[in-house]
Amino acid sequence: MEPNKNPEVSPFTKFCLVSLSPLTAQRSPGMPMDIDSPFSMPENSVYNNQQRFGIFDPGSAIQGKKFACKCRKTYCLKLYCDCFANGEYCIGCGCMECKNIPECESERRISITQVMERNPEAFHRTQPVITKTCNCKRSGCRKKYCECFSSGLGCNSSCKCEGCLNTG
DNA sequence: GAGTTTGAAACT
DNA sequence: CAGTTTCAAACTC
Repeated sequence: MEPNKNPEVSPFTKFCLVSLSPLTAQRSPGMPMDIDSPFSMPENSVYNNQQRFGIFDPGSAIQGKKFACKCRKTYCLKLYCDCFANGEYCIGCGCMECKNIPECESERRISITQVMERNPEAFHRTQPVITKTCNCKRSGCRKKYCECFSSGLGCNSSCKCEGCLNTG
């Protein structure tokens, strides 16, 4: 039994905390932020993402980034935020008071830890997602509200959807 | 563009 | 664990 200074955070969680930080993962821990980086505000600062990156333009703002959120209340630190849920920082998003940014890394890591305590699979980064499950009731699983449908997947036996039309 | 609907995530 | 609330995206008008 190895000595564990922080029994509430598993090695896997620690691994994810690092691997889910796209920029910090490429630095040594504690290494100061690049002065020329666009992320050079003091940690814990709160700001409107649009103020830094300009007006949100979903068509062109995101370069090399799959997601662009518009979160308003969650500081982009909940799984409601697509960027956060996919282990991405918010860059060029239309979100407000975003904390899913390197200078709020400490808060971000706390949130990641909380999410993973709730669901260790939340950040499924180590393996591709082949199946999803949904609980749709009204959409017939034929609209993007349905996670299966929106991922281009058919519903499966694990789904608890009602009136499913997304069978294959 | 504003308002509504939807279902996941979060909370109790 | 079940029911409820909150949330942001999808959708409709």
